[in-house]
Amino acid sequence: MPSRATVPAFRPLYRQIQDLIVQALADREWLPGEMIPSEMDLAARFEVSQGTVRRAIDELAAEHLLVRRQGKGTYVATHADPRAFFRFLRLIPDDGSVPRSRSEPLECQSLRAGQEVAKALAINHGDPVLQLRRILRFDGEPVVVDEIYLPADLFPNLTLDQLRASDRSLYTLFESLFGVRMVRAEEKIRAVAADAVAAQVLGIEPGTPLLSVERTAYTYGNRPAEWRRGLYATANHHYFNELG
Amino acid sequence: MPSRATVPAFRPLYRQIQDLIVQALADREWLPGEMIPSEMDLAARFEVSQGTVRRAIDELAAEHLLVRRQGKGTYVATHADPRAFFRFLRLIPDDGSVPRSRSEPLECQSLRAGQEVAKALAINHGDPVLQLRRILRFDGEPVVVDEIYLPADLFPNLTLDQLRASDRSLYTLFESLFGVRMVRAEEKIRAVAADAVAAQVLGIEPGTPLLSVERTAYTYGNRPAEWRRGLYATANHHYFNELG
DNA sequence: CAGTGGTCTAGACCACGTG
DNA sequence: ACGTGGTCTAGACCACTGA
Repeated sequence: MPSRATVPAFRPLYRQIQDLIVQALADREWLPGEMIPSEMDLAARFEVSQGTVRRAIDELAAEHLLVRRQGKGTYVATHADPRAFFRFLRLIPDDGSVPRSRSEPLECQSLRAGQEVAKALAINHGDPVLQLRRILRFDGEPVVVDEIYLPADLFPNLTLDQLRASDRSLYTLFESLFGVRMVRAEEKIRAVAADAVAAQVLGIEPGTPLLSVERTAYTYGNRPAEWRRGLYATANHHYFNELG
Repeated sequence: MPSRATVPAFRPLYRQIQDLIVQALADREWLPGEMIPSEMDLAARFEVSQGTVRRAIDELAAEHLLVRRQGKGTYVATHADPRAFFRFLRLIPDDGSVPRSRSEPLECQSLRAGQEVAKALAINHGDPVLQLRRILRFDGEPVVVDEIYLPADLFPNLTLDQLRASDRSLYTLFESLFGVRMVRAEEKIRAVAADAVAAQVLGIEPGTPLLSVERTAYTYGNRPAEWRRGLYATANHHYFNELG
């Protein structure tokens, strides 16, 4: 008679199947964009009923790890899907238009994690990290300047040239070059005044109010794999959020 | 043979049941906090299997319209539940503490909807609305000043005294006094400089960067029932958001 | 047409809360 | 002990896609 009050004494089968599928994803058994085996095949493989596999996949699809397509199959989600882009960048033009966005990398250097970065990435103070700086433009107009920190071991030999050569989103690049897929993120938002550097880069007056958006992004298994601070110009754009 | 290409030609049973349950909620058949009939009872009432009712309830629980409690029953969600509070107010102290929040109503007047308010509330220009102004304090410190617009027909005879008499959240008040339950909301966030009024109310310097948070809140059936603009002081607090 | 996911049912059994 | 929601199964049939 166990006396563990806090630990859920019981783990449903479909959650165990869910874990096995996530493990297979983390092990790159199926790559982003690829189709995974049918529900029947997975049921046979895990020796459970199709309904149990179905429930596991349902939850993973709700978390955007998988994508169901009726009549075709179930696919590994990918940032190459344009819908994924706006799930992570919530800045949109006030007029409702859909901008052509373009990332302009400025810098990519190796350095050691400071206190703040180490804590956010759950690594040790002094561990090697990559620092990127980049501008994001909407239809040519600079709207965001980002400072991005990555744990170096997950992104071996990432160079400024690689970043410049890509016309896709950063997360798409991380996914295809390093197999690191960002699955969810948390953001802390504040209002700050533009400093001289940000003002120059964004083409605004120093002191202009900007959104400061600090983000920690997580890959499979809730492992933090990126920390960034963005400064968003909100003269003609706004951060959109849905409260469910 | 219908030729509607855009309309989903097929509406699953569980969605129809879902609609019937939402209708019953909108009709106040079961009030916030009350228990609804068991799955078996509902299955008998709608003449479907228990599994179909279950699926309908699952989705409504995911949307926070209902709350399941194993071993007890299924309940109508209510803003009286403290968890609901932080679903709609995403501002939290930087130090992670849980503040004692208190709403301080300043003003409550009837007026006519201007263009912006009318559009947000999906009513006509010139229709009667209520305007509230209030300060929100965390542990006594002013952190938010809000300007709130309500369609007058949904909130008959709301007075400043009623607002002042309550120590609960606004949405809890709306729910208990008028049976209007806010179900979801959309927010547009910008960085702005504090004007003289906001600076005075929040006890900060004019020109200090603030978050401008414009919210449209919806009740059952996606009907807009509130529009507000809040100015959030983010010196010691931040807006927290989770990107799924 | 075959193969995939999507719906619906019926029944057995488990976990939880309350008497 | 009872009633609630939660899990798991098996099977039938529907809807969608693409060859």
